[in-house]
Amino acid sequence: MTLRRGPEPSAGGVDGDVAVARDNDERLPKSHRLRKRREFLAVQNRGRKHHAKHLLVFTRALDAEGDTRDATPSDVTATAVARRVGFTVSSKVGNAVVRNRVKRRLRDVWRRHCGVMPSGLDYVLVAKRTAAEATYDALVQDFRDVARRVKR
RNA sequence: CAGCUGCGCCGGGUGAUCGCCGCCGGUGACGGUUCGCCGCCGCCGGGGGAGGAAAGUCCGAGCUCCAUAGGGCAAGGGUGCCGGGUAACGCCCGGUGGGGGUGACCCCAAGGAAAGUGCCACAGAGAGCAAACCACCACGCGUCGCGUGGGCCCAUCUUCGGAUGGACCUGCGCGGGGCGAGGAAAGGGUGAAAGGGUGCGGUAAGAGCGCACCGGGCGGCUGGUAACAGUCGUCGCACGGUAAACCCCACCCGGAGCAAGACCGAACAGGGAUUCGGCCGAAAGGCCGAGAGGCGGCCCGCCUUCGUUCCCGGGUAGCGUCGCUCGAGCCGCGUGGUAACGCGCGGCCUAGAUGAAUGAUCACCUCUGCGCAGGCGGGCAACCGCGGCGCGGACAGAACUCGGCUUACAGGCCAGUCUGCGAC
RNA sequence: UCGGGGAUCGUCUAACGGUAGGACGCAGGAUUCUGGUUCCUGCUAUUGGGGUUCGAAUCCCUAUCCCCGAA
Repeated sequence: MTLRRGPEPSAGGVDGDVAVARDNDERLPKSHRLRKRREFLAVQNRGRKHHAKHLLVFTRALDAEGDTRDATPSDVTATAVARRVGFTVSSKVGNAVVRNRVKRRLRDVWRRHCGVMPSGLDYVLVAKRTAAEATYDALVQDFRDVARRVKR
């Protein structure tokens, strides 16, 4: 089953040492996601912005945010988490069916390929209007392009 | 066979890998504990996880809070043939009337215009107690022409009786045109609409003026629960359209909405009440009345306050909790009803998220459309059957829950009926 | 998710149920050596589909799109 998943080993050739080394776990529980509007706004307003063909990626370092959230004591596990992510697909992209599909694909892309992104950051992935027509492979390619830019 | 109509139904399937959200069972660490357990973070196993429209938010309800929701009046809004169904409805079923279609069948916001008001542009004579342009008709007064009779005068001829011709006056008839005062509402013309329709009689010409049939009003009878239909009598016909114009009549409607609302609640910081009189009491205080305040129109009415160091909380954060899915529920059988639907019995539990799960990536199969290649079999051929490759297959995502309506939709299944053609 | 409001030339806006008007703009012409100004002429619209009415931008139903408000 692992040898059937084609794109993964080939991606490892590019920058797979980070991916394979850290994440063989492809799960995405709630503690690894952004859940509050305030968290989204913090990343989008004070973070850095990276463009791709179908995507817009905001990033923000976790410790920069630590001072605002150290009041909540329940985040012992959250600080241990390497990276958290949130997805934004607005009504410009399409109707509810299209938005949901785009969000699911993005979530799947993140699950399988989030190893290419540096850890210790919060991410917000915003879908552009063209993401509605993009195939899964195109989104993967886009994601890798952005990751290369984020690392710099 | 083709086309139409139409009661209903379905909305791809199987498998692999990796995931997401609840639920149930087991189990490990940590924290709390009233030692029952609870909270939190994990692990293992089991089982569940979008629609016919989940959509638009156009109606009707449940549920929750407000307390003007109790009564009356007013305002505003809605509905509008009749009967039934339903928790209710503007929905559904059956019927009536009207319209369309050869037909099966389809469509209709379908009460009232003799309660009142408004409007009916332009055109047209006239548009609302009707009107008189053209054309028609008899009458009166002029006028012109033709025909005809009488009177008188003149001329010519004369057998002296008269004859012929002309001018003037006058009577009658016919015809043309003018003016006046009328008749008539039939024809022309205008308009969306002109005060019943067709025919015959009648008349100066016409007209329900009279008659027959059709239409209409009123009344009775019959059938029907009713809308209404049929029929008889009567009235010559009065009553134009528009109420998705105001309006009248009948019936219905309190407002907001799960972001309703309830609970827990760190931190922070406070906020409100202060009228008069009477009675009881030693006092604290209690009661009554007025007043004041509140009451998203008004009245009746309802509620609050009436005290002095006491009373009351308000309200935000929260990976908060509940509301939150057992309900006018679904399935099957029987039964009543033309039907919508009702009743009885049995069985079942079937998503509950909250930056928001119910998927992502593939493989194979089924059905089908298009394109390519032109393979195999049958046939003289047109063509038929089987098969290969590629591309494509909709509208659309629960957000408190139901009942409807409306709109979107690839493809497919189908009871019945009708029309046309062919064969028997 | 819920509740309101709206849609008229390319743009901004008028219009009792009775010929859709104005301004800016655009095109053409005149004036000017050229351009601008000015003047004249013209083009261009009732969101789609039904219904009521003799007649609909207006009244009613329905769909589409846009805007606003409610933690």
